Amino acid sequence: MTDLCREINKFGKGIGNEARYRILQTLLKGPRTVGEITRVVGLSQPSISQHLATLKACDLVIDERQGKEVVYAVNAEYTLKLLQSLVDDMNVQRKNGRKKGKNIKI
Amino acid sequence: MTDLCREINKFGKGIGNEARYRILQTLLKGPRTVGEITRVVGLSQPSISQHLATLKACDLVIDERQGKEVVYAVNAEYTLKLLQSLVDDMNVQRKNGRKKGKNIKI
DNA sequence: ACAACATATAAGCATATGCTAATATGTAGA
DNA sequence: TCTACATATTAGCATATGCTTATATGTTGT
Repeated sequence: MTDLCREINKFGKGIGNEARYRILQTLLKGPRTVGEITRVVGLSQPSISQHLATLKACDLVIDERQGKEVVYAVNAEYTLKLLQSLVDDMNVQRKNGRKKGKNIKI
Repeated sequence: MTDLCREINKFGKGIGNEARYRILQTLLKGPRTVGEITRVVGLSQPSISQHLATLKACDLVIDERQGKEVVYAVNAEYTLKLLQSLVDDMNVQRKNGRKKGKNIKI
């Protein structure tokens, strides 16, 4: 498995869950504290913290303590680069290797 | 949750699993029969069939029976469109809504 | 219709995931 | 240092996921 594969796989694990996807949607509007995210998403604080830890492990978000609060933000550079790689990869692959006699309309 | 959210979430569920990601990688090289995928990915035939069903439910692949065999292919139009939407979405959101006093280097 | 092959589906089980409740850690102000 | 607040971590439990084995369905050729 290439590095990109692994990255994309992590990415998938990250967003392949409704709660985490909602957190990311929230963060796309701008950085938010855990409390803010908790209120918006509507799960318990521990649950949100756990999801944030997962998202962080997937490199989809970054965090920074500001006083008592911790602010999270989408790791935009990383995520965009990753998605772009995937798009490019798909575009390239699509132009090559079609097996004889197995073409189906794609 | 918007339609795009739901779609991306499905997408994430689809690729957020190693076996399914390897199947997709295989299919990116061109359409393949279940037997071919099974040999390449190295899981049991039933397990592969189950994963293919999941991928199909996520709209990430399409299939077509050809005689005794069933050929699967990446649903490239759909997937590319989806990824592009996400990239666009992220690019747009990134330029807007930063909350005052909460900016962190992203 | 029957045999051989390709794929799909179902049942059973082990592991992973995600929630809640309780508790620990970290930070700021009195 | 004590208190209040914000977040993280842990334990326990219920559900979801993914594998294997066994079986069913679909297709072709005889």
